[in-house]
Amino acid sequence: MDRRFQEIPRERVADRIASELLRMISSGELAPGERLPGERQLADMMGVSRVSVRAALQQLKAQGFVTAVQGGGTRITAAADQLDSALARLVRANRNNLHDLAEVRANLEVWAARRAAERATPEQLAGIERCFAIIMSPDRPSRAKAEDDLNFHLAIAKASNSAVFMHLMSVLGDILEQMFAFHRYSLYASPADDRRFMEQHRAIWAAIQRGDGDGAEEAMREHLNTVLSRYEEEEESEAQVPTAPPRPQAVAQG
Amino acid sequence: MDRRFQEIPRERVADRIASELLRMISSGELAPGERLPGERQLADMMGVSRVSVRAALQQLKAQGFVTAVQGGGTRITAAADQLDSALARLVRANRNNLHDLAEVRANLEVWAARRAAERATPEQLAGIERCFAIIMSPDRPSRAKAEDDLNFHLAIAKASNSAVFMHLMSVLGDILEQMFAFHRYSLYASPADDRRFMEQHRAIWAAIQRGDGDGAEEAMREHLNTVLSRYEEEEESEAQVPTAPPRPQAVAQG
DNA sequence: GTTTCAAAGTGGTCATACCAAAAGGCCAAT
DNA sequence: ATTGGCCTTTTGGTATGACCACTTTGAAAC
Repeated sequence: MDRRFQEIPRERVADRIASELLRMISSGELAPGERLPGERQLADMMGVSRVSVRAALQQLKAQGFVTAVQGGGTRITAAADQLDSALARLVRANRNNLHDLAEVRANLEVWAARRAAERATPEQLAGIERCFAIIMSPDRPSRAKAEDDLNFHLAIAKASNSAVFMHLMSVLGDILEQMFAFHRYSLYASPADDRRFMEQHRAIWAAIQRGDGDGAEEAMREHLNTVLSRYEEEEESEAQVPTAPPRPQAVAQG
Repeated sequence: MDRRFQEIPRERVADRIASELLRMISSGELAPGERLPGERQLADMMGVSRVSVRAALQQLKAQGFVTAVQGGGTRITAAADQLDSALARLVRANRNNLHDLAEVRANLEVWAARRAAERATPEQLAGIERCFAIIMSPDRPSRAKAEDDLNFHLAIAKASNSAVFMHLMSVLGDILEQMFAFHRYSLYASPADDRRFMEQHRAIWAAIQRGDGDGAEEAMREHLNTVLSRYEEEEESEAQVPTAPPRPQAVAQG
């Protein structure tokens, strides 16, 4: 036999099935939330054994594209959750570099503030203002402050008009807060910190409102430097991370 | 029968195995590159069937923690590549938002230029200078220009002293280049574009060399704006984006 | 119309066998 | 001692059939 040709290794069956299913999902042939055919039926359709179908589904499950429930069938995961789960895994796999992640996230947010100031639509500005009004109202329960704060930042991210960027920010922020117990410091923050944050938020919103990109960037940078320093305090007091790198640097200054 | 208790759904066997293996990997019990026991042996050790072991390995494979090769065994993926594969999947799942990704990547790179200007070590500066000398030498074959250019940008990213950030940049840039057929425009770029890029590179390096953060940021921003406009031209002319091939190679170490 | 509950359907696990490819040992040729 | 080819062993990949755990569903009972 002559095998000089066909140097490409034959594609594994399970991978072929996974690609086929993923193509259906991406092309919208299968809508999110929809239940796809049973494993036995799929195996019959594709002309392979159920083992291979299951192997393919294992991949898609692990990557967050589908969700299986014993006895209930396998459904397509919502599109937004796919990006989220991918990022969640990314962060889980690199939790030793938390500080780097926090720094990257802070940098992205600074950029978002500039873009929001320069290119936000009136509707998006109104959204930011709504969130701003909430965090400035004095009668909010302190346990809601963390969420209010996050919503304010998310509104700014939204005003950057980049879906990918917004998800990136949302998930990074979400996971970082979980890990650093962000809500804890937010709950027990001293009144001085509380006032400081309010001033910073006010400065950010003011700069965005008047379309001042430089000002928005600078205000956000200062705010996040404060937040980052809180992260570091939490990090030290938690003493959970074994390989905690002693990197006391904040975001670069403008 | 009374089932008031035990409301927690029993953990699936495959998930238990996957968690166990992942724990071994994360704790360093199994070193990267090391070959873990065969599936049959593993099944015997854990007291489950080979099918369950395979299901667990499917997960870990799909998430990029291990790499299996038929007949060769299953090995722990290098730590750096884990981040890469996670990001690659992230991008694959969102290829409809390519422009957003490109913009985010550009923003990160602008920030890296500032950090490099402000905080690079002498060794890192020397590395940037080496790459700069290469891209400025007139006798380089044009087919190597794309790689030289990438190395220059990577050297700057490295000088930002953030491992996560460097990987982020590297992978984003790598995938974007594949998708946009970056090398093509680079090969056939007009002499005018070529000169323009050289000037921009020179400006970036000059600013970094004199520690001018503002100047480095501005120079890199201008450069990437030019590159982004080329991306957009490619995007329009390409019409159809081919499937991204897998990335078999690792990234430069920091 | 509502509730009950058993059958059907679905994903999860098991055991066994065989296939395909790489690893490793062996031996002849150099 | 080294190299190259051959063959056995090992290891991952697929197939088949069966059974288990759970959910869905719809018909029967109220």
